[in-house]
Order: sequence, then structure tokens, then C-alpha cells
Amino acid sequence: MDTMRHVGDIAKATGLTVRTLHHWEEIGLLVPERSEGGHRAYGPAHVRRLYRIVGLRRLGMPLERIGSLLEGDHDVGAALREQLVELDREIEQLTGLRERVGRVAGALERGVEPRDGDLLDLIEVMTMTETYYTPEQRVRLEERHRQLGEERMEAVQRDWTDLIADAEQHRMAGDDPTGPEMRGIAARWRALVDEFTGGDADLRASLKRMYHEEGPERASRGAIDARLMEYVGHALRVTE
Amino acid sequence: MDTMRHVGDIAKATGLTVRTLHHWEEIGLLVPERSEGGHRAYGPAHVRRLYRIVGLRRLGMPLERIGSLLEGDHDVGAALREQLVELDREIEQLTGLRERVGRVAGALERGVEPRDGDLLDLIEVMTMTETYYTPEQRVRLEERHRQLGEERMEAVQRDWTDLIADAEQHRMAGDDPTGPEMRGIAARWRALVDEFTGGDADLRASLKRMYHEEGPERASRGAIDARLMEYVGHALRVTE
DNA sequence: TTGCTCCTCACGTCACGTGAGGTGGC
DNA sequence: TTGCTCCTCACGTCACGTGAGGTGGC
Repeated sequence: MDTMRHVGDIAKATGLTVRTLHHWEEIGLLVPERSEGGHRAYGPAHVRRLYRIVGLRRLGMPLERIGSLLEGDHDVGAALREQLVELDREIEQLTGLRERVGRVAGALERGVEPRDGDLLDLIEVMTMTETYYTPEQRVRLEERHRQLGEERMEAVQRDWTDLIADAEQHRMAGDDPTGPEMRGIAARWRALVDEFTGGDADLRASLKRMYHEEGPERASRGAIDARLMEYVGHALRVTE
Repeated sequence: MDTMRHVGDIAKATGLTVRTLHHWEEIGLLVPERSEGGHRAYGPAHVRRLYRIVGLRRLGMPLERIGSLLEGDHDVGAALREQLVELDREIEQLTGLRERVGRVAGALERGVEPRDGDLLDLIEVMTMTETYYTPEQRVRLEERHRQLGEERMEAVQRDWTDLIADAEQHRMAGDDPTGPEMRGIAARWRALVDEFTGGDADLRASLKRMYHEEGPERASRGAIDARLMEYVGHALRVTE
């Protein structure tokens, strides 16, 4: 009774490729016998093992673990539970990723179509804020932005631009950072930070940490350089 | 102004590894300059590019695509939308996998703890039925099983065992498959199949296809071999 | 002789991790 | 001289896909 079957035969019956069967032999997962001519020969026991492999593979098991399970080295039930945990972890991670991408894509849809460079900036900022703010903080920030409204946000932006320009003028002029003009600027500065954070001390701390660890250039997206920050910082400290 | 920075420096500031920076240079994604001593030297432009890379990488983009995006070859918005579709596909696939594993694990919890060999059989059967039945059909099958109840299911199992044994006896005895006894057996056979499928023609067709493509041994889990199936098939055809 | 199946290398994939072995400035 | 950082190979990862080049039976 010639019950031995060829690779091509097996491949066709199972939907696997010949190369896959070769590979499984290479790693010792499913080692067929050989005919006189050196051709692979699969008997009923091989086929039985093969279908078990296919079943476990469909559950996403790595081939090495499948090998162990089939040798009876390990508990199949335990392996299944581990696999479940592993899959949940992967799904959670992918879902988080999808959310991130969705947020950027969402920002894209809501706003005007920005130029590519700006979009790359946006992605960079989102990455950075995700590093420094907790998810709850980010929610609070977004709420804060909504409260202020589009118009007020733009006004705040203009205020910042003006304030930074004013401060830079004083610095260039060599004015004393503890003098009366700079004290006034420090007060305006504080007010704007409060407007951004809504007076939330927690949020202000994260913002401060970001400025400290990333440096003012990156944190302010190039609006404030290190020398200006140093100069203003001086004024802020003396008026604290 | 020595604004150039070393690899180790950059690595520490960004949380990347030195090897990663090496790799990015190898593939031309981020190519620093070199100091006189042959050491990598990163300037502000490199750092800027680096943060954009990090941002895009956090969105799960492959490095090659990141390279294209940064060269301005492609539309960033379009890439984001593609990425979203891709991620949804992956999540869907993983979720399906998780469901499969969950079903097997669930069966494990509900029933008695089976021996490993039986569990491997179970996995194999689930794989096979998933290949031959549509999800809706599987739901109908489960409903059908619930309707019958545990007790009746076991009775059906016993009926099958008895019926197969009876048929095998006739076959061994060399009885005419179109004779009166085998006609009776064919009738009982049909009744049991109907009980299994609830008389659902669609389900019966899938079952038939499974027996045809996998062969009776595998489809019946070893209960019916090819010769017996052939013999009974004869009886079924003449009483159709 | 032509087709078909089978065989054995062996490189490529994706983004690095991990040594190995050695050099140059503080 | 000892530490520390830097450098360049080069193999390994996971499960095969994809040729290349050649052989044996119908």
C-alpha cells in the first residue's frame, strides 16, 4: 500500500506552498521521509501532524512554540491563555497607534489643508506633547482651546508674537532684565501662560518641563531662542 | 560656534540608540556629516529632520516611506490616510485571530479540561469547520446544538456510533448495499444528518463538501473510513 | 525530446540588537 | 595607563518568497 505522498500533492491538498513544507523540514517541525530518489515522502502520521500544525498556526502561534506543543513538552491550555494575553497586548498597541494617526488625520480634515511642511510640524508637535502631557492633560488642553474659541486663540497668538518681539527689543538694546519695562513684560508673559493653561498648575509644570528638556527653540517651535528665554527668565524670577 | 553634536549625545537626547542612528545613516534616511576624526557630526538641520522622522515613526510609518515624505516626493495627507486604512486592516485581522483563540480557550473553560491531544484535535476541527462553514452557518450550528441540549447531543453521538458499527458489520459481511437492511441504515443515516443540520439544506451542502474535499476519515475524525463511506454512499444513492 | 515535479543552495525581507575587535582624545 | 566614546564589520531575527541551476520519471 503506497500511502506515501509527494510534496506537491500535500501542498495542493492543504493550500500550503512547497517552500513552506521545505521550511518546516529545515527547522525540524515536520520532517518527512525520503523516497529512493531523494524525494520527500509524507505518510499518514506526517499528514496528521501537519493538520495540527496548521490549526495552531491559524491561532497565530510561532512555529517554534508549535513544535514544543506537538512534542508534548508544554501545556496546550496554558499556551492558549498566553497567546490570548499576547494578542490583547498587540491589539491594544495597534489601537493606540490607530488613534494617534486618526488624531492627526482628523486635524487635517477639520482645518485647512496645510502644506506638507506644516503637517510634518504638526506631527512633530503632537509627538512632543504626547511625551510631556498625560492623556488627561491633553484633554484639558483641548477643552481649554475650545473654551477660548478660534478667534481668541488667534488673538492670543498675536499677543505672544508682539510680546516676544517687545522682549527681544529690550534684550537687543541691552536693557536691564530686572528694570521696570522688563517687569511689565514678565507680567504680560505670566498672564499669557495662564491663559494657555487655564491657571492649571499641573499643566504649567508639564509645560515648564517640556521647555526645560527640549529647550525653548523646539518647545516654542522656533519662536523663542535660548538667549531670549534666559533674558526673560531673569525677569520672571525677580518678579516671582 | 560648535553646533555639531555626537551620536551618543543625540541618542541620549532623543532616547534612540546609537545603533539606530547608524542604521538610519546606512539606509540614507539621516546622513550626518563627519568630523576630522571620522566621527558622525549632527547639525541643527539634521536634528530638525530627526525629530520629523521620530514623529512619523510614531505613527507606524515604515522608514522608506518616511524617507520619501521628507524628500517631499509624496503627499503627507495621502500617506496618513493610507496608513489609517492599513492599520484598520491589521486591527481587524488581529481581532479575528483573537476571537478564534478566544473561542478555543472558551471551549476549554466550559468543558472539562481535556487532555492535550484532544485539545489539539479540537483546534484542528475548529480550523476545518471555519474553512467549510461560513460564520453565519457556524452560528446556526451552535444554535442547533443549544436547541438539542447536552443530553440529546450525547444521545445523537451514541446513535452515530451504533449506526456506524451496524453499517460496518454489513459491509464486512459482504451484504448488498442496495438490500433492505442497508436501505434501513441509509434512512437512519439521513435522519441523523438532518438532526445535525436541523434540515438546513445550505448547511448540509457545506457538510457534504467537507466530506468530499477532506475525505471521510478527517471529516468524521476517524470514525468513518473511505471504504465504509463508499459502501454507505451506495445505499444512500439508491434510496435517494 | 518536451513537460512536469522534484531537489538544493542562497539571497532578500524590516529595523535594528548584539557582540567582536580596534582606535582616538581626556 | 585607565575610561569613555566612537568606529566598522557581520551575524541573527521570523517565516517564508523568489529565482538560479540542475536532475529524474512519464
